[in-house]
Amino acid sequence: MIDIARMAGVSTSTVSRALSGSSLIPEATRNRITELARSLHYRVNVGAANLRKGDQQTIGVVLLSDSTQMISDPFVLGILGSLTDTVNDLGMNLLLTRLQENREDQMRSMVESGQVNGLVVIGQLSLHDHLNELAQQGIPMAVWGANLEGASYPVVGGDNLRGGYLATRHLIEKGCRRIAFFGDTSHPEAGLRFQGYTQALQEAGIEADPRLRQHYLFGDARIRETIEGWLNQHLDFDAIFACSDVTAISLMGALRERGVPIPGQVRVVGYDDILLSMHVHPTLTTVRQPIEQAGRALVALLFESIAGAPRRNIVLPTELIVRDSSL
Amino acid sequence: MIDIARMAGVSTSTVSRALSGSSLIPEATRNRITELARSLHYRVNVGAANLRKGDQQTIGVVLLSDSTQMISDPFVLGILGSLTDTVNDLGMNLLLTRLQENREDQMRSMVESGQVNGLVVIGQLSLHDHLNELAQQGIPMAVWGANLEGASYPVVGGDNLRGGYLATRHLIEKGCRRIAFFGDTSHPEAGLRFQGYTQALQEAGIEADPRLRQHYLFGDARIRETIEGWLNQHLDFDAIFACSDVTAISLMGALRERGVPIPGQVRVVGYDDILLSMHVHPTLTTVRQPIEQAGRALVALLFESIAGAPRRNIVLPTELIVRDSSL
DNA sequence: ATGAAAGCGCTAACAT
DNA sequence: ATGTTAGCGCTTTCAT
Repeated sequence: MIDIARMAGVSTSTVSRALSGSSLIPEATRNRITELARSLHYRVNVGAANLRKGDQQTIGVVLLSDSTQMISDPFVLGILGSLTDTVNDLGMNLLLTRLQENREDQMRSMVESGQVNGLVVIGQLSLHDHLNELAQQGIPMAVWGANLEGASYPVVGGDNLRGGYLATRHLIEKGCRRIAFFGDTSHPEAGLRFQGYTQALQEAGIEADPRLRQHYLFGDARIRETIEGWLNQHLDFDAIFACSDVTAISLMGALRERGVPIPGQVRVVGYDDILLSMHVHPTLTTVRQPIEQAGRALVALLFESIAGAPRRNIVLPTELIVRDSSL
Repeated sequence: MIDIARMAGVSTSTVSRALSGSSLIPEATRNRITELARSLHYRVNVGAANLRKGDQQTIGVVLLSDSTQMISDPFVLGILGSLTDTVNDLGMNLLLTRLQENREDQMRSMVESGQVNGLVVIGQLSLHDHLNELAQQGIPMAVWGANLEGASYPVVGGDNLRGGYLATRHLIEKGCRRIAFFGDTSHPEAGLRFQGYTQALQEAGIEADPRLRQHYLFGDARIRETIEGWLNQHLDFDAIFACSDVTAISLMGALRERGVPIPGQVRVVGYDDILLSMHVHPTLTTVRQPIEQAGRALVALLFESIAGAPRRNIVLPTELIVRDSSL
């Protein structure tokens, strides 16, 4: 910048003002300086400017994934894309991290070291308590996940309870009585979907069979074995509600391999509405979450958190997309 | 830091040294200071430190995706995950951006403004020339994509030519003669896969039927129509090689819907080996790319580029995974 | 409308 | 082994 100033025959103050578009500098000078800067491929050093301004213009995104698996769920990528666009549109930057095992302090560190203005955390896993602690200590953040009781951090999430309820009620309406549930209920979102499932069954006066609950972990490779075990035990079921489309599609594959007609003998409903859901055969009935809104909502809550506004949650509406797998 | 110094009764230099683990400071003092810092939740301001050191310790990742679609391809997320881990393991940060339309200068800007030490670019699209220009002007970078003739930027990519060749040869060995190709050949990687396809056909003395080439765009929703058009025209084909698993799975869905037996009447091979490929029915034969290595390779080449080492490429080996869809 | 000067928080000579 | 000092590149009072 000092070079530009010399070449333009002005002080660095003037250059700084011109480059940031201050109206104090007449347009003529401003243009001359801007032009000079461009011709020299000069850009203001963002780090230095931020240091001076005491603002990083950066938000940290922390991926809490139980394994490499989860990050490969198309759904996570959807949220990430929506976040990236939102943040970029605001002219801010996005620092991406995957939380390492037992390194929870990384999150606090990113904020306290002034790297980021706040955090967007994707997923909760078992870190609910830790997140609460961070929030109480004033770390600005917004979390994608389930609306848990007693959370003191702002949450954005789909309406998981309703999603589970809609899916299950739909299956009941189709005449299913023995509806299996596939989902890792230690995962808060899946837990709520399970509650919705239970609620729909109760409402219809159907007694839930605990043997039809499968604590399947996302991405687990043993779907096939499980289904075969069920069939071999003559554990009969006429429908499956799975907590992710990836799981649902895998289940359909396993069932078809065994020659079980879908939806003829077993109806299937998934969750997420990933791209492939409408392309597999049979096309998959599923619960859609509004991903595009997720990024904006998370950033909005994060800003409120940074501004010290009172905490609130955003529940994004959830929609049942009926396709062939449950007809 | 000045507070810590005062409280510890030493100068800021000592605190700085202690906190960065300098061996100049005796362990006793070092521990005392570290402890004090922790108790106060103090962290070194990374921005200020970087400004002083003249090094950002940050790499920029630029996603070049033709649409929202592409970023939802599980494969991209895989690379991103592998990159994140690699960068984090090195104690560096990762700044994520999605390149906006007509904002190619963003890339240069990230480096020239000192935000990042260099760029990892995912995808090439039609930006080959622009990337060349950047590289020639000394912007440090590494690109995931196809090994194009005359690239002056370092490239990491799968062996697309061989991948296309392996897939096609496999189908030929299974007795297929009329093998369709699905892929957007304006996309450099798909272009190479198409070359491999052509090469395998030639080698087997099979004449390629141009009507069997489908310039399908990743994520396009009209797969079903296309397939139906083919079947209705009695455009006969006994195999399909698709440039992504998402496409291949969609195609299988469309074919099954029409009652076409796979692999009985039509054999199918995909590309990427996404998680679902081994779970759909029939399980999908595909070409696997070693994603885990991608992140490390990209970062390695980027470092070489930063160090001013001569440009080189890394071609990651490609492997045919034979499953039921082509038996 | 512009410049001089201070200082954001830190590190690294240099000095002792 | 520790302190003093300068300065990374910028923005912003304050003064003119």
